Amino acid sequence: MSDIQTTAAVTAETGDGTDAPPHRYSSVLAAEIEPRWQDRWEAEGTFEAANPTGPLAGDEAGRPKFYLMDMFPYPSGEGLHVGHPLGYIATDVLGRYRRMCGENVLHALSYDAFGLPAEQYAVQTGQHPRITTESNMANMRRQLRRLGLAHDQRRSFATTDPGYVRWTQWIFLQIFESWYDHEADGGRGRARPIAHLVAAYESGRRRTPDGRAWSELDDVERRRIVDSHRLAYVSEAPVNWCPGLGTVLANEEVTSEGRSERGNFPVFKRSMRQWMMRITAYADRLVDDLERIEWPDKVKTMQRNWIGRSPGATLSFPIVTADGDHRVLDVFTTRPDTVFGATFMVVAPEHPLLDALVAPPAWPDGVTERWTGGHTDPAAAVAAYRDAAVAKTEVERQTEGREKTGVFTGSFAVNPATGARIPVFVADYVLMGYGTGAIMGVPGQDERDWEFAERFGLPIVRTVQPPPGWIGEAYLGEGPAINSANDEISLDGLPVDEAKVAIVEWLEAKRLGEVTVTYRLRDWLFSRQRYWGEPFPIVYDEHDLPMALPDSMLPVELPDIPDYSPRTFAPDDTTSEPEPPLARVPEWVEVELDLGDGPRRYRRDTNTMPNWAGSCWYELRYIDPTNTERLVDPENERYWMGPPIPRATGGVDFYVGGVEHAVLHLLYARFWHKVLFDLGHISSEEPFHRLFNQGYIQAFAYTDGRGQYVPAAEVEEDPDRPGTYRWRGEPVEREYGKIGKSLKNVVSPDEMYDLFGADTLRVYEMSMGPLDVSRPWDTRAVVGSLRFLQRLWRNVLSEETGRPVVVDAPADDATLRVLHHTIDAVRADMAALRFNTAIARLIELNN
RNA sequence: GCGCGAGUGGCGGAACAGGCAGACGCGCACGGUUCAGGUCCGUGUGUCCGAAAGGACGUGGGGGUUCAACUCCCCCCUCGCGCACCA
Repeated sequence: MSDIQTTAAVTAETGDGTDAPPHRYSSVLAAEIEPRWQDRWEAEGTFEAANPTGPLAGDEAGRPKFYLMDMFPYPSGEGLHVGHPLGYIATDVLGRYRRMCGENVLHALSYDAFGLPAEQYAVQTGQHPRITTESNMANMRRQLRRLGLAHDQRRSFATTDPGYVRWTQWIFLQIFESWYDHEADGGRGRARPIAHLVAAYESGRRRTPDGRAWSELDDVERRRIVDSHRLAYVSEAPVNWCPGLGTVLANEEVTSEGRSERGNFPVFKRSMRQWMMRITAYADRLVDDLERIEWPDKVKTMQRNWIGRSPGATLSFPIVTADGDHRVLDVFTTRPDTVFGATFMVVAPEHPLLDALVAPPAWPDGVTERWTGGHTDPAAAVAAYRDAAVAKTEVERQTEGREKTGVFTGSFAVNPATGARIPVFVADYVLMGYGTGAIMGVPGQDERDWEFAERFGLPIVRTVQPPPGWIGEAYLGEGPAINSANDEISLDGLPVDEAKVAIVEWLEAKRLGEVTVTYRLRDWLFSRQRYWGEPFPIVYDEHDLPMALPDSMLPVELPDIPDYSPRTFAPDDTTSEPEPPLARVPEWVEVELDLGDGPRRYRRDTNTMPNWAGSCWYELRYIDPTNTERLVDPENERYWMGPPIPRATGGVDFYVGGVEHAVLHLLYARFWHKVLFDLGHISSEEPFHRLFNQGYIQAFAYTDGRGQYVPAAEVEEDPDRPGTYRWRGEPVEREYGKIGKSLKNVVSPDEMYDLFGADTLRVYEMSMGPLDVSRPWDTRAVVGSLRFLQRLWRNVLSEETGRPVVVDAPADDATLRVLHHTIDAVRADMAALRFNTAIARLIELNN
């Protein structure tokens, strides 16, 4: 008892044990029983899962398998609070149940240990991130061990382990050394080794961009061509620069308000040379395969929205520039059937053709002031509009509402269907980042275009017949085409679907249109200017072109440097250049290596990989955690990731985690998994076959009159005025939400172990409600679960002697009937993950 | 604005496929045990009327289907989440 300090203090205070029977179930008894069993499980390897082959091989691999996985934790300096283990307890309960049903269950837990918070914590404490990360992990391991999770300890790792980093870098190089062959697999496409591409160029099967023979190109020219096809590539492009964090970020890490997801700093678009991953090549498969996996509809919808696939057509509108050049203005539309109703065009302020369009020196006759914005000539009007638009941040463009603005460029285009001359405007409701950055304005069938047409007095022609009695404005629904005929083609009377096909065929024949698909998804920005991440296994030669390091040089380990803190800037500093910490170590950056043609000087890449890299493939490492020869043994991978019943994708059987990673980790991991599948390293097409989002445990927090948080544990409800709360006599305001140190409402599992024992905590968390629903934490209510375990204990053991009092089958028919009822109900509850009602059934049985 | 989800006692939640609403737990009340305390034991506990027996009402609001509705249908309200000028 003395080694559990808090217990001693608490029990002394509450008097537990002073006159209680000697063998009553209590926190003290739990503190004795629980570690004893945990030691035994560990010593006997009770929860070790058997692989079919390799060092972890065992006979149990002949059984049906069940691969169960949690989203792994980030080893934070604050340790765990009672909300963290909710999912881990649930998966543990499920895993134990499946094991009892005879299955070979793979369940382990690792640590996602690279990343910003660890680095920030290290900067705060002045200790190296490796040291703080290690000690944080040790603390979390201790907290989780006491929880009694049935994990295979041999399969636990951290993404920072050199043996893990080696494979993360290896996968990066696999992606770097690949290209996407869109022709493969019947047009679905597939990643192939880059050597196949080189061979295609060499043989002339594939033409070089400028048409010269491969043999005529010099080495650097060839490398540039090859590099432009890689799935991981360096490119100079507009990226999300976050001065407050001192690094660039992926689109997925920027909120819709244009701020960083972590830290909430402003983010600016700025052109920089960075590593990108060609996730867009997989857009179709990432969308289509959602139908083959069992995920919550909510998450599927979020991924579909993020990828944003729109089937449609690109149409070409002839224009004549002021120089007299005949050009075309391409637009993307999902409604080519409405082209007869296109009465104007709009280009984005950043559109490359805009300058060519504003050439007319003066406004055409009859142009109203509304169109000119009050400027004397088109050039001045457009310049003023563009400057204003560019100066606006994305936030401003949004918060300024939907009031349409724009000016006339002075130029006209020709509607390819009607032959009509239609004016071309510039307006910021058209975004350069989507489609072609230009649209045809069809007010009859588009609300935004309707609004614009009203504002600028443009003609409105309906080309779809609205239903009788339609009094609305733009009509977006189904209906027969009207007003849609010229000398060569008539769509009139056709439903939308058929009209689309007909008009695109007609335009295609005239080379003025083609079927296209547009996506919202952009390539994944993969480099960060941070210290605590995986270094890129890449060096640059004298041409500044990237070169892969050979396998024998992996892992590239982080150098120990005196100053690993990031160089951050004022949050609105848009001009400073990012400074990766690794660039401060010239002796590490400048290296002499023999990459096959003798020792030469190279320069290392000084970026590190984003935090997501480690979680992009950890589902594979659990399977074969010690393999140093290959990523994962194919036989083991087929066994664990393969389908227990025939199904297409394979993957982890059950994956549990919060919904917050719906378009981050879960999208990236699917992408890497598919690349590895394409390259033949694994047999499964998806990493996670079934996904379950658990809810969160939330808690009340209290603020005093000055808005400062006060310790929630010390707050009491006012007995005279229920619903109002006091802290040290002063009234405080209650709010409901997250658990966090800054909210002063953290309850740690350690406190619960001391007060009740880990099993009570487990029962309580599982009985609070359905797993997928968030619920408020209530320390006072935990005692109910302790009482249950106490009563159960008392039914089986004598509290006086500690000896069993029940030894065999139920005494009477009635009890037997209740027992079988309970078995049936609990079995059904377990299958449906209704742990709360399963516990209720067991309590009833015990009562 | 659009999409999805959810509204049941003082609180967390049950009710599987339309069939006794409120399982199970917290809290609360009373009683027991105890010098005392409650992380102990027992009984009770949806609301209202009633001493009780009993009665009336009751699953966000309004309507409908049905012998029967928390459950199905229509309209509305509130909350949460996601998306948001994506052509």
